[in-house]
Amino acid sequence: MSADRLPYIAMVDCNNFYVSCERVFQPVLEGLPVVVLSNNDGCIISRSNEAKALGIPMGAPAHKLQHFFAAHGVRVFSSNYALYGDMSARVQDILSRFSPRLEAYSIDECFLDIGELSLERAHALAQEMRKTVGQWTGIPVCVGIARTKTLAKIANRVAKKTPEKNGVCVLESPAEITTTLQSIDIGDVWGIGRRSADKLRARSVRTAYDLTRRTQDWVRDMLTVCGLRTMLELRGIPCIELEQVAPPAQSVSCSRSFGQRVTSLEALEEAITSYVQRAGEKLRRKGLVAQVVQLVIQTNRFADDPQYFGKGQAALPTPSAFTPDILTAALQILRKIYRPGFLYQKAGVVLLELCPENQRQCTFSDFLHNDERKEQKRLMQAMDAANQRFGRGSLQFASAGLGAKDWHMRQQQLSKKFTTSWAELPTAK
DNA sequence: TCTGGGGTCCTAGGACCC
DNA sequence: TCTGGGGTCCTAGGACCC
Repeated sequence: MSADRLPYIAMVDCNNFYVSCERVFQPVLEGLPVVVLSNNDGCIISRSNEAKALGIPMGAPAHKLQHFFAAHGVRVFSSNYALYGDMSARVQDILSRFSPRLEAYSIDECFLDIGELSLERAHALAQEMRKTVGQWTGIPVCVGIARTKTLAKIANRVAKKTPEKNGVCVLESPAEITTTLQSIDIGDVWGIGRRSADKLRARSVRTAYDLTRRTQDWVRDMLTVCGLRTMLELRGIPCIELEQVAPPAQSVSCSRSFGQRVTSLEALEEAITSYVQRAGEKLRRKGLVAQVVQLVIQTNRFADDPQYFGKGQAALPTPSAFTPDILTAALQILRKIYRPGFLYQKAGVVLLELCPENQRQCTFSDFLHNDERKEQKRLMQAMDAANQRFGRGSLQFASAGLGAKDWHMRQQQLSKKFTTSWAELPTAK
């Protein structure tokens, strides 16, 4: 197969995804500057074009921009992942009609292998994708097409930034690829982060094109094999495969910043209990059991207060997805790593050494406790079902505490659960 | 009042083994 | 002058992604 007979890879990316999701259900936001905040209403993670035009930077701490928001009529939303996840699934479902060879790369991006097509057909198909996703979901998308994933990412970027392209860019001819790569800053290449970009610039590699001019050995020495793959992909040689099936998870975690600083062991126990419950839910939903529990508690690194970063881990007696098992281990670790006198700002739990529940190694003790384990499973199923039906936290463990807590995250601008809760649907008049 | 959360992979270096 | 050397496993740290 010659290089120009490689299948086309399309990268479909939703524009300003979280903001677009909010707008679908509140069309009045169209044309206005809109931003969506991270968990805990911490920093800005999605901006409408109008918000970008006002110069609001990605990742900026929201609390420093309160006055700016008010002065410019910026609409502000807490992040609503139930809504975004649901919209994401709809977009993916539509795209899968265009090609079954699809990789859901992130909540707002898909790679598709669209096979061998003429240039004209590729353009037409991309426009068809935009139109269909737009009409069926209300989410605007851009499409970039090329022979490798890294080039498709760049094509997508060009599609998004060049209005004349009408949301679609196909990178095909060598001349066009060269001109485009010369215009792409090295730091904007997929796979080149800030550290690597600084290193490369210090050695006169300033654009994507500059990188392609270096030897493979040079790139490998500078950036390891990952960077080498990126460089080869820029040259049009596919090195990063389409992952149609998500590889099995290596870890499941839940961590949060607190609404206010926390000092007491009791408050940390409550927070950890609630995070373990959430991590357990995720684990069970994937049909996995965990063998190792890791815990982190930390102070606010931006503050002048004394700093502490506590971390510990423990193996479970037997691989488990039973929340009380995980909780026992987590609370033991917490008591070990807790130091009084610090203002804690964040805590998290990570579950590691995962394996599918039905492939768990059975010990003799498992055999003895088989009935007990079945009971535990039924209990968790009942609990997860109740929490799904009546809302997260409806049914929880007593050590999570009751009532409003300092550690609960702030979510002051949350939109309604338009797609996932009947109770929130507008009533017909 | 006050700066997200959830992931993955690679590498170097030490421990250990034969 | 010459101190064995190579494989494997584990871990911490770093880098990346959205």
